[in-house]
Order: sequence, then C-alpha cells, then structure tokens
Amino acid sequence: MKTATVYDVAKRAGVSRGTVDRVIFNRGRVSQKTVEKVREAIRELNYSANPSASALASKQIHCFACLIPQHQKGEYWDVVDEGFKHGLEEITFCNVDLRMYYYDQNDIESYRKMAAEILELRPRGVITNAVFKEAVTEFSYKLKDLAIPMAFIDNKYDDLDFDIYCGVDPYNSGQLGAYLLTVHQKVESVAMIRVVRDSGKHADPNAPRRHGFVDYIADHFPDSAIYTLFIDPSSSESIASSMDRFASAHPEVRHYAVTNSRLFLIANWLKDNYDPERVVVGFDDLEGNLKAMREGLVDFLVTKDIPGQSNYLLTNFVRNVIYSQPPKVKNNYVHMDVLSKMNCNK
Amino acid sequence: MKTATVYDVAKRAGVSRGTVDRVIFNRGRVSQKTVEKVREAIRELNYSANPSASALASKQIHCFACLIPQHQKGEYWDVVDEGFKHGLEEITFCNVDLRMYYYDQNDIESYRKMAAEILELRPRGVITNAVFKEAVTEFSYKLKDLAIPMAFIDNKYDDLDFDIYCGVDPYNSGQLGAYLLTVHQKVESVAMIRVVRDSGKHADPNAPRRHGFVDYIADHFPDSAIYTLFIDPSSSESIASSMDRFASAHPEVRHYAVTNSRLFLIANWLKDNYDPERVVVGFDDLEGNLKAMREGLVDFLVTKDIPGQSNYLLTNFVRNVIYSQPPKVKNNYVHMDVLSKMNCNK
DNA sequence: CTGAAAGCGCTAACAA
DNA sequence: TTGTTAGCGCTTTCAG
Repeated sequence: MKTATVYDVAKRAGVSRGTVDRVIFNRGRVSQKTVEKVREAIRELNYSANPSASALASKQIHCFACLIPQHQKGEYWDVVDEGFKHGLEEITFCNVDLRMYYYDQNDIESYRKMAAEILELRPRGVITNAVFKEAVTEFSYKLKDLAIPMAFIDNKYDDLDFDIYCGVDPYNSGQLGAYLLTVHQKVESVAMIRVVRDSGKHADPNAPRRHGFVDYIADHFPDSAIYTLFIDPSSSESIASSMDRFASAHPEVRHYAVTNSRLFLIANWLKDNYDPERVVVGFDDLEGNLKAMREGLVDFLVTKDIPGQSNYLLTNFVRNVIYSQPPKVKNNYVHMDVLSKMNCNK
Repeated sequence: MKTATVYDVAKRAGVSRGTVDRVIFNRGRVSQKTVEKVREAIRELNYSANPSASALASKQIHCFACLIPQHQKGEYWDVVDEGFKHGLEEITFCNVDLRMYYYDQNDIESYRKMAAEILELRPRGVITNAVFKEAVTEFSYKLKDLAIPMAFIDNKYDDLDFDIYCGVDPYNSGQLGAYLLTVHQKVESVAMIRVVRDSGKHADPNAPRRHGFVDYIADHFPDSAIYTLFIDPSSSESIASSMDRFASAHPEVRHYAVTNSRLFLIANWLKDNYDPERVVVGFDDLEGNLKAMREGLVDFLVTKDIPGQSNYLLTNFVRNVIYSQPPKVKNNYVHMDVLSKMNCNK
C-alpha cells in the first residue's frame, strides 16, 4: 500500500496542497473550519510527511545555540564538543546551524554574558549544562518567555523546565566507582581526590557523584576513613607536593579515587611513586586517563560514551524542535562503562 | 558555499547529468574516457549525492539477506536480530528489503539449505556469522562467483573474503572475563562452564574466547587448576545434577566463569546453593543474565552493545553496497562493557 | 484566506 | 554511448 502524500490529504479535505502545508506548520492565514477539515484528513489517512522530500524542498535554516564550558584539547568538554560536531553531520539534511558558546567555569558572569548573547540570537533551541544554579535558572526562565526550547547535556537541574536531557546518573556513577575501588577488598581508608583550580569559585557539578561515592563507602565499610584531598592543577610541582604531603601524612591509605575527569594530571606522581598495593579508580576515558591505565597506574575507569551522548542529544533535540514533536523519552540516562587494562584499547 | 550537485559535476566534466549518474552507479554504457573525466570532476568538486534527493527519486528496492542462528525470545541472537530491525528503520529511505534466514546451530545441513535459498534469491548483499567453517566457506565462494558482497556479524573467518565485519575481539573478551574473575584475588582453581546442548555436533564459535580466558589464568596463576564443565541445558534437573556433582567433587573451587551467553540457565542453581565466597563471571547482557546479577548471583558480566553492533553493521554494509563504496574500516571491533550490580540497570 | 506553480537534487526511462 | 526530460513529495512564492 502506498503511503499518503500531501496531495491525498488535500484532495480528501477538499483544499489545495498549499493549505495543507499551512495547517501542518501552523503558519496561520487559514480559517478555523479548514484547519479542522485538514487535521481530520491527516488523521484519517495517517499521513506523515516524507522527510526526504521535506528536506529537499525546504530552504529554511534552523539555528541552535549551545553553551558549555570552555576547554582545552583532550579535556572532557572537548570530547563532548566532538560529539556535537558528529551529530551535526548526521543531520546535515536538516539544515541546522549550530552556534557554540563557551563560558569560564570559574566565572558565573561569563555564563550570564554568553546567555545574553544567545537570547539576542533568538535560536530555535538551546543546549547547556547545569553549573551555576542561579545563572542557569535565570537563563531558563528567559528562554521560556521566548518559547525557546532548551536541553540539558551531561547534568541537569530537575526543577527547571527543559525538553530533553542526556547524561549518566551521577550519583550511581560515584557508587560504581566506590564498588570497583573496593571489590574483593578489605578497606580501612580511602582518599577522594579533587583536581580543581580555584576550588572556592569553581562550579561544582560533580557533587552528586561524590555523594554516591561516599555513601557507598559508608554503607559497606562503616569504619573506613574517607579523606578528601584538593589538588591545584596549576603547576606540576604543586600537584606533586600536595600528593607527597598527603601520602606521607597517611601512609596507610591504599585506595585512591579521583572523582572528576582529571586523573591524568596525577599520573606522573602515581608513576614516580609506584606502589603495587595501591588501587586507583578514575572517571572518564580521556586520552590521558587511558594512557595512565595502559601504564598500569589505574585499576578501573568509570566512563560512558561521551561523544555518543552529545551526538544523541543534539540529533534528537533538533528533530523534536523542527518537527515540533515531544521527545520519546525526556531523561536519557546513558549507561556507564567500566574500563580496565584488558579493555581500554578502542 | 553551496555544495556541488550532479549538475555541477556534469558541467565540469563536459557531459550530461545522465552520464554522471551512470558513472556513479557503474551502470555501464559509458566510454572509459568519459568515466575518468567524470570521476575526476567528482573528486575535484568533492561531490557526494544529496541523500534526500536520492531517496526521493529512486524507486528501486534493494534486497539483502541475513543468515544467523535460529533462537528463542531473549536469547543472544534474538537481541542481534533486534539490532537489525532497528538499523533497517534508520535507513528506510534507502528502500531496503532485508530477508531473514535462520539455521540450526546443531545442524550444518540446515545452514547449507538456507545458503542455497539465499543464492537463488540473488540479493544485493549477504550477512552471516562464522559457525560451520566448511559450509560458510562454500557459501562465501559461491557468493563471490555471483559478485554478491558479504558481511560477517559477531565472529568471522579471516581467511575468507568479506567486505565488513562487526564484533568484539573474542580472545580479548575471554581475557577480560578472567581478569574480572580474579582481580584482587588469589586463585587456586577455576571452573569454566559451557552450557551447550549436544556438545559433539554443536558449532563452537566461542573457542577463541575460551582460549583468551585460559591463557590469562595460565599466565597470572600458573599453579591454578582449570576445570571445564559441560552442562546440558535440556532440563533443569540435568543442570542441577551436573552442577551438584561438580561442586561436591571440587568443593574448593570458588571461581566460576560461564564462557557463553547462557549463564542465566544456571542462575537457579547458584541461588539454591548460594555461597558468599563464590565469584561468578558471565558474558552478554541478556535479560536473564541481568536478572541473576541483580539478585547478587553474578559479580561481573562482560558484554557489549549487542543490538548496536548489528545495527551498525547493517546500516554501513547497506550504504557501502548501494553506493558501491568500500567500507571506511573493514574490521569494526566494538568495545567490551563491564557490568556489575552497580551499573546493570538500563 | 486559498490555490497554482516553480523548483529542491536526483533517478531512470526514453531518444538520439 | 550519450543527452533529455519527466517526475519523486514537499515547500514557498506569488497571484488571486
């Protein structure tokens, strides 16, 4: 059986194809009575547009904006960025123009500034991540006023109004890290390392992961100590000296977890102070982290398909917005992967 | 900058659009000299067809055939099958008709019979897996005679002529299983369980995985015993009695690996004979295996994105065949995932 | 408010 | 061998 075309719908509704088009895209300038006739014909014929033909005929360009942290090559957000680029290629036929905006994770004002620019652009949709609660909230309200849909990538604020989200369950990722760190072990103390510059002003989207980590340890090893150690990554000397200081103060600690993605920054120290008894767990399969794993400095890495996640979000969000359909699932939790030395290549 | 169209290519090569089309699809009836001119123009303009327009204009239906093991709902090959169905949807605009054929893994003749049927169909391409070396070899030769491209899914024979493959590195998956079974442990003996009906006649595509497993244990625990245990899944009594017999003969064994995907068949026994000291590793995230994991009967499951793998293979293979382009990468090794109780949901 | 008609880039049948 | 041309189903402009 052939599928229905605009032409069939038009005939059925007793109007012309142009009118059908106006109804489908709510372009107005159609009498209410006609609208209903057309809607009914569409339903009866179970019509849905042929996407190839739409893409071919449409000249419109759909502009989207994306606001994420600025980053260096090889860092977490760089990989996220890659995923967006890939996704963009997959939907070339949708004619979307994706504008990237970057903010400074140490500076809430930079977020506000970029958000303002985006508002001015009036894009068809906006993608961002959850960092500065206050600024993101303001932004989301303003977008709502303009009826611009918004999507969260990587992490989210559940009480805000967004259309679609894609990321892992951060609390659970922390639990998984703790499990791997301690599996088949007796544990008396663990170190939780946070590699952040400027820990005071820095946004802290990783808190839920740390909570998951801490809760797991507390549940399974109630007598274990949990030390939190801040490492300032600004110079390799400061990294080494902080690590040295901690290690000599707590020589009994054998279990180390780095709860953000920057394990690779302490790889040198781990190597220079190698201890076969030490167990190390990190997060995210950045090239630097994988390298450390191949060198035997890390036992497990909790990760996910980082570019796949942003790719997925973009392609779905764009399709939803363009064809004004709600997403099939709003909260897309991607699954977590576990990497060990045996499966960290490719 | 606007992207080049057939028209641009035609102009540049000094021919008509029809000729360009003939060259692209190797329809023949074009002089060698013209072919080269067109090819060059295509390269210079970096031309690639607008998929929407192609889809819209083309009426041809491309028939593909897929020959894999017959299966029940929820089993490994059922999930593979799902992936094909998904992939098919993704490329609806390519107008492909995918015909599924199933053979009996205990009966090489059933493979031969289905292969013969496929040969008669003369599809544009064939997908199968590597099982009965002899029968698959015959099949591949006949396909080659007919110039029908072929793809391997899940496992392959490297000495045969195929266009594209997608699967994990099976040897490595065995090693990973062994690693997870023994991580942070001292091991003196392990049991390797094979759940197969009719072990004599049954095809054995899992051998490389077992080799990887055995080699790892031998390398890291040279003094450890490795017991191989066959379980006939035909009745739950036979499963239980075989397991009982083994367990009482070797009460010291604490480490169990099920090297094919059917761990779920011994889940009941594991539950009825629960031992907190026991470590169990299995393969593939079938629903039954996941259930066993959630119940705390399994420590680790080595898996991969099963439907993703067949989806990927199909969509790429079809595109390659239709647009007669070689695959970007011939051997697509998908990465292995590690599942534990902390990340086995979703 | 509504209809008619000109393409979008490509394929395939038909002429030459 | 090659060129010409009529659509594929939809969007969009321009007249009514």
